[in-house]
Amino acid sequence: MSLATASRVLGGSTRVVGDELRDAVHKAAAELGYSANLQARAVARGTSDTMGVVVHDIADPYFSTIAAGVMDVAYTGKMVVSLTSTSADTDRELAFVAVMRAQRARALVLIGSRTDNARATDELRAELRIFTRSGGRVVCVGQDVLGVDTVRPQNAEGARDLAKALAGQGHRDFVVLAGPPGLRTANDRVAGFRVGLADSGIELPDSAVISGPFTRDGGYEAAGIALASRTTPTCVFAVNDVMAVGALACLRASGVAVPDDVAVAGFDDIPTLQDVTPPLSTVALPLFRMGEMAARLALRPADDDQQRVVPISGQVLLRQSSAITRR
Amino acid sequence: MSLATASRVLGGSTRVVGDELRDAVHKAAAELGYSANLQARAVARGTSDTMGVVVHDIADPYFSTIAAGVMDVAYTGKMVVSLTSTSADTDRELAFVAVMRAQRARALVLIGSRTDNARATDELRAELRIFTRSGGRVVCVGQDVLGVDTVRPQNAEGARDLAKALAGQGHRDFVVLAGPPGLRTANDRVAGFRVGLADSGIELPDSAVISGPFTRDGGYEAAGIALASRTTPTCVFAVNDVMAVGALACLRASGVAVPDDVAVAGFDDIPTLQDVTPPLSTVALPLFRMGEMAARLALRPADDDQQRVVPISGQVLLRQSSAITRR
DNA sequence: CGCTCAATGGAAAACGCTTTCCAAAGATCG
DNA sequence: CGATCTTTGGAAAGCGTTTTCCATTGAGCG
Repeated sequence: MSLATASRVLGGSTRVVGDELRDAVHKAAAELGYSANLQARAVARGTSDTMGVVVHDIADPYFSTIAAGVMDVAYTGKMVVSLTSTSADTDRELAFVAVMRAQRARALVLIGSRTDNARATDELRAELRIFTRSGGRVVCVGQDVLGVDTVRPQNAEGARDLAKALAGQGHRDFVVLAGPPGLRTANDRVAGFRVGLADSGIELPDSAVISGPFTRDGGYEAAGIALASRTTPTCVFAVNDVMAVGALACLRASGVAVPDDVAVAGFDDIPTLQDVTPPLSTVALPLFRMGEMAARLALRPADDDQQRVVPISGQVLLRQSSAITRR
Repeated sequence: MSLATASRVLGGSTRVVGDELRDAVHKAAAELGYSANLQARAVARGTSDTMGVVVHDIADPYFSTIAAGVMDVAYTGKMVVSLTSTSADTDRELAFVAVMRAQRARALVLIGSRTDNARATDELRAELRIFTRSGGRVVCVGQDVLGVDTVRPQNAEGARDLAKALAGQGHRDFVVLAGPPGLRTANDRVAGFRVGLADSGIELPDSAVISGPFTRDGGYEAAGIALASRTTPTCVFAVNDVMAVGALACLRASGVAVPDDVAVAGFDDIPTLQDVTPPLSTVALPLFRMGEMAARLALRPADDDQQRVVPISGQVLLRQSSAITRR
């Protein structure tokens, strides 16, 4: 029994190996507790089964839900996923992509909003080009600015529809709690919301847009600023659900009733947050499925070599947090 | 300029390379977009910088928060983490450990409750032994049954303390929503809770323990069963927060007021769930820090070769969901 | 019965690195 | 000024696989 034979039976080669010999190999491997060194295999084969995934913050349910979708199809595709949580730091993202390239990963899924930072975007694009040129596939869940296959949530359109729906309910005086300045997802949602309001004959002054971190605490603080600086609006739109939940907490702490005194709406429809009270008006995104789609794109190359962009439309969900009661 | 020299400057060798030569290498690498093949390096060096992490469900905030802690220290330790989400399937867990061994990972962090399944536990223990014997380090966040370093939340003690606290508030008639039957974390919490009640002179009949999936929906359903099958208890203890939230939703849907009609308590103090209403009484676990500790154990071997077990005590937090109002 | 061909085993080259070992060239020193 | 160190560069061996290429064997067939 030679190394070649052993490799053939253990490595899933196409070559047929005789029955007795195959059994002998298996038996020996079992006895020795031997298992092939995947790194060596990767070197020899020139390809690995690694898929890189980057998220901004794995503890944020938005990302963890999408990641769960990605990992699910990665699992069925027998891929090993390397994950990193970048704290939305573009340099860390870039560095991870470089590591994945060094690791000769087969695919890369970048989950999360792109930024307005042109330098960072250019650098990333350059790094990705090298990655793809050597045969790697990359997919982005976010904005289509990298020139790679992307699963693109329709943030502007969703926010626009939400604005119209809220205006349709009779809300007139809005405040929006935006995310951090450079984040495209936040910007797109604010812009879309503004368009929706304009369509309804409502203007949203810049002074009514308060930015803050994309987190629960960010929402809490932004809501506090809104409360302090203005005559109370009738409706607060937080650009994502976790900020909305923070806002709810702040309003509650300040003795402002939702939705009686002021309405609140969010974005994403995070599953974990479906049970907050009052139930949050929001625009629902199929987070888990988005992850699945991204992973599938990453695993299956395009037939023609074209870039694929899958738009994901959000569904406006008016729930109790924006209900019109008395007022 | 030879390959050896290039390797020395790019690979961070201890050998000194002359300045001009080093610069030349860097320049060439930059021009060619070259980056060393980490797999080949791992083969040559006989060790890699991979850390494997397994969780039951990455979309569950309990796991994602711990994982965030793990990844944070993994990042500072320049480790690449491979993550898998097993759906609490012991076979998948075992398979992943095997893959990590094949990958020659340096460390492995197993996050999540062990089960009562003796066969699965034995198999895993055997696989882990092979892994450690070849130099890998493994850490478990959960019960100390694998014979490896473990970060051990004091589930029984926490639940006992919670039971006492609730009994101290005057609650007498309890129902507990347990997790799936074989899950140790669930069992430990139920058992501890029972002890705490006994200490307070209260008996918890088996009929008052309803098991169900460890999820929001599991909590919802279990609460429904509790409501249907019994005269309403005065206090419902769900063995984790996400089930408690499901229970809250079910109670709300059934028109049962919390805490006026029935109190509710959970376990974990999930950050994402801190804003549910009414605020959940629970026992707080430092999830993120637990992840950090686990990763640190995984990266630094014990001085003596002893097994290290770090007990993590939970802190009882009585909030409004269990407040005694009128009644 | 000799020939061709399919099936299967093994030797050895290749994958892309690291590292040991040797060599050459200065530097140091008595 | 020659001998001995100390640097630093390069050749080559080694890491653990896969895979190509050849060799052997036995079956099938006219």
